[in-house]
Amino acid sequence: MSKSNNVHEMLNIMSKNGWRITDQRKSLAQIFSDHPGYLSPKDVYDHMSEKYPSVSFDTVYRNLRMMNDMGVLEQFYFMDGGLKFRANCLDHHHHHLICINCEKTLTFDYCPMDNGVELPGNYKIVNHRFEIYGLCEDCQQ
Amino acid sequence: MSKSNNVHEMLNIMSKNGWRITDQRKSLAQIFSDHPGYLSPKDVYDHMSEKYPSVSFDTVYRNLRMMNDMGVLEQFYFMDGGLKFRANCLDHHHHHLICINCEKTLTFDYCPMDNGVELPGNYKIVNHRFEIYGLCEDCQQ
DNA sequence: TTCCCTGCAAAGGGTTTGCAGACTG
DNA sequence: CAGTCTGCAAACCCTTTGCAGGGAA
Repeated sequence: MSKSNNVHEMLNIMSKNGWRITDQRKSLAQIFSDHPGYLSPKDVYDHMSEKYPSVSFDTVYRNLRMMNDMGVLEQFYFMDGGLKFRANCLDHHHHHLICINCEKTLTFDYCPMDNGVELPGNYKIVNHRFEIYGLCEDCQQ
Repeated sequence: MSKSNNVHEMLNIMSKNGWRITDQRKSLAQIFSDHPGYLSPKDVYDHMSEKYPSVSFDTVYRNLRMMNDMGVLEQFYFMDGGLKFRANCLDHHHHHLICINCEKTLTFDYCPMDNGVELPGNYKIVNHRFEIYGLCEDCQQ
């Protein structure tokens, strides 16, 4: 459960899927391991720039998309439509409690689908989305 | 509860907020009254074009934003980040059941926030989002 | 060495803004 | 008639794509 373990796990998954482990990809894994909350492509680019001043946006985008496709990251459109990514929790279903100021997130296990939602119509349920937005303790001051 | 009533109501709100009632705005109200589901700006533009072949995208966007700001419409970013609008239900809190194929929506009154969610941390809850995606009866075939 | 990956550049889609003329109230 | 609204055009932001050189396996 240590941070370096997370990085290692992410790289492992990439490697097992046939992707090459480049320095940039190591850095990406490190960034998401260091920042447990959601990051926008711009955030990621900024962090990457510290180590690789000449990194390009397209590389960031390409890798983010790839990491999302293989399940290393979890992508997410916020209420304002902005795209963000975070390290994916691989082992269980959960939802998010998100600070609208600093965007720090907590996960929680309660799922409304398990608790007696009654739905109109004869829809075949495929997916659902449940997020709670608020101010974290630090941001309430 | 008739359709023309809805149009009238929407125009009324706009008028009371000091906005002028132009032909294009009448058409917009009519379009949303005729289409109870979610419409993208492009959808709206296409419908507008039928009556006003020279309508421009910026007029559509400006009015959609304005109608959203004053509560006539309800705006919404879908799971894929796409922006959509629909006529706002002004009288009660509800959530949506959305067909992932035709995007027809049903509303339902169950709200997870009323049903014993237990949250970690000391967040001050501001907002929440709960949507269920599925296939409607027509689209299951 | 092979093929993937990167960075550059440019294109693309969706949305917003500045402006002059047209229309509402 | 005054002030807003529209349409045009261009700008803007975010994201994707094509390509040639550089790096991983």
